[in-house]
Amino acid sequence: MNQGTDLRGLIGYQIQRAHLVMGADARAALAPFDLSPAKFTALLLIRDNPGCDQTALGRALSVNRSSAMKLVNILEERGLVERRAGRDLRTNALFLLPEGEVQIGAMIEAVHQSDARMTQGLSRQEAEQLLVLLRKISGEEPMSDSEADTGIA
Amino acid sequence: MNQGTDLRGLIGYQIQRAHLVMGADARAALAPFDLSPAKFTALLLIRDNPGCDQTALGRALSVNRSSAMKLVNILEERGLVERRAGRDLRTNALFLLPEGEVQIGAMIEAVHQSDARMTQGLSRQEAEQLLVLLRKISGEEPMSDSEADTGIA
DNA sequence: TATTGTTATACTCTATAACTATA
DNA sequence: TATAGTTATAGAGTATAACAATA
Repeated sequence: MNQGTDLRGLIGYQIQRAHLVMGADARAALAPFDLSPAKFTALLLIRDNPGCDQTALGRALSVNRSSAMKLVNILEERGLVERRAGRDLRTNALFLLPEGEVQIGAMIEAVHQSDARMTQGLSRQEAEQLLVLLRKISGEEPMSDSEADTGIA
Repeated sequence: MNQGTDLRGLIGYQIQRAHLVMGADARAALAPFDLSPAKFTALLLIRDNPGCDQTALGRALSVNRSSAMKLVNILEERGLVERRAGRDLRTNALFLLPEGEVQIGAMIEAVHQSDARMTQGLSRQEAEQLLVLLRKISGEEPMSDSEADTGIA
């Protein structure tokens, strides 16, 4: 199937394709833990930002409050994270539970192995360069929440 | 929100984030045409592979026959593409219609402008290097169809 | 038997809108 | 008024499983 120069030269198209193949492999790597890549990312963000609230988590994941809730619900049902009282009575503070700490090590290992496998055609310098270029596109900080959820109810 | 080294160092994670921001911009660029990025890609593939069948189109897009059908249905409803008799009585041959040719030029222009806008932080050399590295990850040819649809019924 | 198109159905992910409690 | 969480509902996108026609 001929992709044509209009597609081949689009960085967005190549990113979409790379995302497809890498996402599929990461999903397979996480299948034994019954977690999607997005839920794994949420778990890691909670571990690295203990006490964060759901809105901040959603902002980091570029999903709105409602979607963040569903993620946290599942992680909580699995006994991986916990909602505690937050800084005021409206907010939850999220924490990784011991069971989450036990499992997250193996998850990280599996995902990093997947990442290495999918980029094995790249030299170490190329992989490092790719990280730098990708971070330039997405910026170092997550997308603003205002585009996903204005908070206007 | 602290991303942590376990996430920051994952190429798959950075690709996911870049895909998110670039996909959103491309979607906005295509909004005046009421087409998603995937449907635009399908349209371009049909233009550049006149007479291709739906299964081949799906393979190039990494979706199965059923999903490819829905894409073609919408493009056909819009009067952009046409199903003609294929090489045997089972297959459809897909062709871009004059109305599709009229519209596709402006679509390509909009998407390329979006692509340039989202990568304006990159030098020309960096953009070229990024294309090369991304193609190394996804390979030059689309993912095998056998993983999306075995054809076993 | 295998393949193409097709249809019906279901699942995942995410958004929108509204509500409650709190600030 | 504004914000955090919550809930119900809806939409997009895709997969699975089956079927008919054809190879």
